[in-house]
Amino acid sequence: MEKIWFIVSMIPHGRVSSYGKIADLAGLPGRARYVSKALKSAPDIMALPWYRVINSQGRISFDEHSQPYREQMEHLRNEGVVVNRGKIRLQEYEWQPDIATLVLQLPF
DNA sequence: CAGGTGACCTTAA
DNA sequence: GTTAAGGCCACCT
Repeated sequence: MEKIWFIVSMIPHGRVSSYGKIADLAGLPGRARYVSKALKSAPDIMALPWYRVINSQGRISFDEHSQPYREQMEHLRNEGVVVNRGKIRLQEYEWQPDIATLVLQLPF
């Protein structure tokens, strides 16, 4: 799970990524659910920009009437990310990682 | 062993 | 633009 946490920590301020993309980057294609699990069990969630991870449809994956949902939306808006009707335009905010640079920073 | 459950994804309507 | 179904996998009953 360290790998997941590390990659999530690399998402820049004001950008977002998806569970599936993070899984791919971690070399675990098809394991989006594992990413959500990794976030849920992060030892120090406050140290991670967990709120920059959304689903592939550009939506926050918590129930829209829940507290976590409002919290995530607030964090994103604080970073300048526009959330319209619970949706985020991936075309504008999706993180485009430079794979080469990312690999060089991997602590494993 | 047989279901059920998720902070999910892709595809096909 | 939507939604629904099937796929997915680690865990828990």
